[in-house]
Amino acid sequence: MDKSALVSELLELFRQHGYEGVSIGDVSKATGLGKSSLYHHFPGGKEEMALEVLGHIDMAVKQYFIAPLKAEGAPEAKLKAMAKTIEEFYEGGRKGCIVDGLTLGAASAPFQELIRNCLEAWIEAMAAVAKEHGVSEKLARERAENALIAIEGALVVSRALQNYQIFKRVTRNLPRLILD
Amino acid sequence: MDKSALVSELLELFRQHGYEGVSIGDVSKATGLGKSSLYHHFPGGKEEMALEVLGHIDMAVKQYFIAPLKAEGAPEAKLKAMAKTIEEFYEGGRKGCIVDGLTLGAASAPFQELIRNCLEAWIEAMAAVAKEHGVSEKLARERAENALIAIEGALVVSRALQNYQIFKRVTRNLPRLILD
DNA sequence: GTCTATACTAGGATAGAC
DNA sequence: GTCTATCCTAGTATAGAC
Repeated sequence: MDKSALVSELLELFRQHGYEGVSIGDVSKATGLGKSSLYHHFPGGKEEMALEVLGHIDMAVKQYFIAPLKAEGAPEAKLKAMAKTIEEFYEGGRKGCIVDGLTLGAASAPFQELIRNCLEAWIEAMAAVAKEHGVSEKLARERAENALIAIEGALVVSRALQNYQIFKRVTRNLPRLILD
Repeated sequence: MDKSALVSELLELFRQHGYEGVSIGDVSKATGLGKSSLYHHFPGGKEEMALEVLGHIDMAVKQYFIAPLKAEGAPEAKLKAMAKTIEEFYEGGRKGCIVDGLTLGAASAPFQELIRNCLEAWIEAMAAVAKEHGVSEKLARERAENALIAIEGALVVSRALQNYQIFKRVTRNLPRLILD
């Protein structure tokens, strides 16, 4: 298991249990590595693990969510592609959101700025597509925020109601939410 | 400090830190009571604390969110009143949501049914108001779900971006979201 | 780079005095 | 109903062998 696979496993743990819900012992079980091996890879302990996960997420958001929005193409098509990627990334809403897991509780302070920057960049990219489609500056920003709210909200509500049709419906409707 | 004040304090802790993020020691500090006193009030420990909090929340949702929607009055006015109550309850988005805090992680299993029932009742009540206003059955349900999604999502995003204007905007727009 | 062993702290829970 | 004292487990972290 190389570092990248390790970080993927950590992502799964944090998004499912939240920062405080994951212990080093849990990580050890999930990865098959002893505690000392984990501290070899992450001398800073759990906090460093979460920071590495956030770095990974930041790259993934830029590469998979934002870059396609900035490419050439019709606004509608680009947003549709993004919606599909989101549905896959969250496995139809079953996976939970790392933003949620890492902003809860007092331990979240070291992560806040990273998360904020990452989400701001994503909102900006969605707003740019709306503007490209003729939406005013102010309204574009508002709709992009609403899109993110819909995604995060749908993840929470789907999980709470154990009804994943809801997440599907919301992602499908994302292009309409931003353009109309 | 009587039981009701105790439960209110617990609510604050769980919504801010999540279930796994709250220790009995934290509760002891926050309430000024020793650990043994806490186990006197909640023999079932932390799980019982969370269950009592959920009972409290269930009543509050029924009384403050649902009952006004079922009373006589114009749909618009009733939803406006609900939005105002929500904004107060979450203190403009600064307070975080107990649903979020108690559905994260493996420890959440004992709470799931309670939470689902509570949210379902709330959704149904919002959908009924939409139908009263002439919206079709299917669309009314969808919009009510969207309203809940917007509330939960706005709480997560406001916290992540540390921008509470967003929560305010979303609550203000709730009546429009459900009726138009 | 991984392991075993170990130290230490924090967390959950109980006993028994007042 | 609250306290002090205590127990045990789980959690974080490190040392040192291989």
